Amino acid sequence: MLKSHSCGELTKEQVGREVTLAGWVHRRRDHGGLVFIDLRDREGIAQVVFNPEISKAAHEVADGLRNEYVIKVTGEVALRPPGTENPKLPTGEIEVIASDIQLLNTSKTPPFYINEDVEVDENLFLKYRYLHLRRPRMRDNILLRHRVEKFMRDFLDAKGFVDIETPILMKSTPEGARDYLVPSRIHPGKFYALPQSPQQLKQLLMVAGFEKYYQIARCFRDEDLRADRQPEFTQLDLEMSFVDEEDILNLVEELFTSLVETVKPEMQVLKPFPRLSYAESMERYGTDKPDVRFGLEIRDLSDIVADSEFAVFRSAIQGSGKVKGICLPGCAAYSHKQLEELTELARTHGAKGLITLALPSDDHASLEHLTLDEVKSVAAKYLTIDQVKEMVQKFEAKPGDLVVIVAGEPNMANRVLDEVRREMGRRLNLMDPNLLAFVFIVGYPLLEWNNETGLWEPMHHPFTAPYEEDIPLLDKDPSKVRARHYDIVCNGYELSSGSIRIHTRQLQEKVFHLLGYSSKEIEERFGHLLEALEFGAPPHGGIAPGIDRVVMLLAGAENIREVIAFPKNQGAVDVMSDAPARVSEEQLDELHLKLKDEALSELELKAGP
RNA sequence: GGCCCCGUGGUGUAGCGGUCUAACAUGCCACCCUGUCACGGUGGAGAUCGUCGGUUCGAAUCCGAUCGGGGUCGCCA
Repeated sequence: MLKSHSCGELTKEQVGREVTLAGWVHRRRDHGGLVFIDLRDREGIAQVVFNPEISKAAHEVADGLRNEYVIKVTGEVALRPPGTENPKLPTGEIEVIASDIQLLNTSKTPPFYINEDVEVDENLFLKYRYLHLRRPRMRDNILLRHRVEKFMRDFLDAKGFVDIETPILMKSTPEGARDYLVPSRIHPGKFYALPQSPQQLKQLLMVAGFEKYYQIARCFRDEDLRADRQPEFTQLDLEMSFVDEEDILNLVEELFTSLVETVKPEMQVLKPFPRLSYAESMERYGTDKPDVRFGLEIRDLSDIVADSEFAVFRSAIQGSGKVKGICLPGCAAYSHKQLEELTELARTHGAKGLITLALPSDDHASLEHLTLDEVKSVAAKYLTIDQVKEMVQKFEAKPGDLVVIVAGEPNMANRVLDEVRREMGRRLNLMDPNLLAFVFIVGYPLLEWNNETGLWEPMHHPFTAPYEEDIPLLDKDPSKVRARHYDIVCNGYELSSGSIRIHTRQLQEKVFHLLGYSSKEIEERFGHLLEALEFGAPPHGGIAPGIDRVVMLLAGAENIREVIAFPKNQGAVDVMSDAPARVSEEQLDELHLKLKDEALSELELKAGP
């Protein structure tokens, strides 16, 4: 090693000892006579002092140092002179008095600050990702990710799980997300697909008798990107035999709580994880991935205003819609502009408008004696005082609150109120950044009716087992069949999905048929799985937490690109290497591929003049 | 594909019809400085305002198109 210690590990312990450090020049403070260098390596920062009276030669070299130069320094660790300690730096009590320095490499001036946390155009970050990763915050994110994955491996190993790799080149199983495809050279016209998840393989590993499997698995989905979605992402994939829902839920609850206690002890977790049914989550939060760190819960007001004179409410309800709302504490004084902003937010998510009721904020006014002219709302003249009072009661509203109401199609109303709720959670500072509010969502329906295709679709995937007692309903009323499925949600993010799987051929085939597959299709796509189920497949189930999102939440990051070493931008482009890129004619030939004219002209267009 | 936001020296911002021959901070270069830690001081270089077109006597500024980026809806079994 070129170094005896790392910069960050130095403490008073080493005072008097000669050490050799190596790292990057984080900052230079040149006092003419004295030169201070903040030397940075992976573990932290240490101050190195160059004094011409100690070493003239070293001081001269230090004079020419610039940010990000790579140096090796030898010197004695010394206590800083009294009064010059730096409490902001973990190593701030000591410094290294340089007696020798070696310049290992120079550096061009970086295109952005490494030693300051200033936001920069993200494409620039991505182009010079290796420099972005040098920033202490990014470095910490990646180190945190390492600790998270290490913890998961250790935890599951201790529980008897076996780490088994599954192939990246596999068979395309249509439905679900779009596959990334890999053309075969050896088999003209045939393609491998990259796994969207190792779903079928982990089930086959249960058939194989491994009983407890896990893998930190890369998954690929060719869909549009989002702040929490990348074309390739990582799951902690796990599967167990001879279990029911409780076994899996207890396992992951313990996994997550001890994970947070170990790698991020300053964050709090709700214990035990609350459980919400899908229906309840939709009812109270308007979404199946609620942020339960704060209230502002949605209430259904349809009953209260069913006979209302107000056309907006009445027509919504008559058209099998709903009237739902939330109560915003202390927001009655919102300005016209602020209300307009909320209305605009509602409109962009499909609402025709937003009805607001501002309750009087006079401290002495009790809402029991509320009168209609005290309520500021365009709807006030169409409502009775009793209706308003019922609403107040339903929300447990206080003087000065603002009730926000959406009327219309139930899914739209839920979606809009979910948006408004989260936006107001942010504005009212109700989201505790140090709280991880994990919640289990259970009781999903097994199937959803797709109006466009006229087919039943699996709510999650076709391998999810129905409740035993609901199996007869598969023939009578598929919409009523409940799935043995569970989601884990945290702070508004879906972290994982899992289920108890179907483990008999008979039931699996029945579900496939219900989904509209022909026997031929079933055989082609799932023949190997169905056959496996005939060879003594044990009851089994599993779950697959998304590691990128877990680390993002633990890191307090806004998007998963912050916790992935080399992510792609929203156009799925690797800006650093410029992938995807053209390949040579020869490569295409070998793969028996020919580009379509439209692809070629697109390439011409982008190549530009 | 739809909608919203953004594009001005290396970086981050200001400027939003004429006084912009584009400002500020930081970075960069040179010199000075022996206790700084976002060191300090003096001086200097550096942008035809994403691109194209239009309106106008005059455009960084207004309009249109286009490209690029971010967010989001669709999509993500």
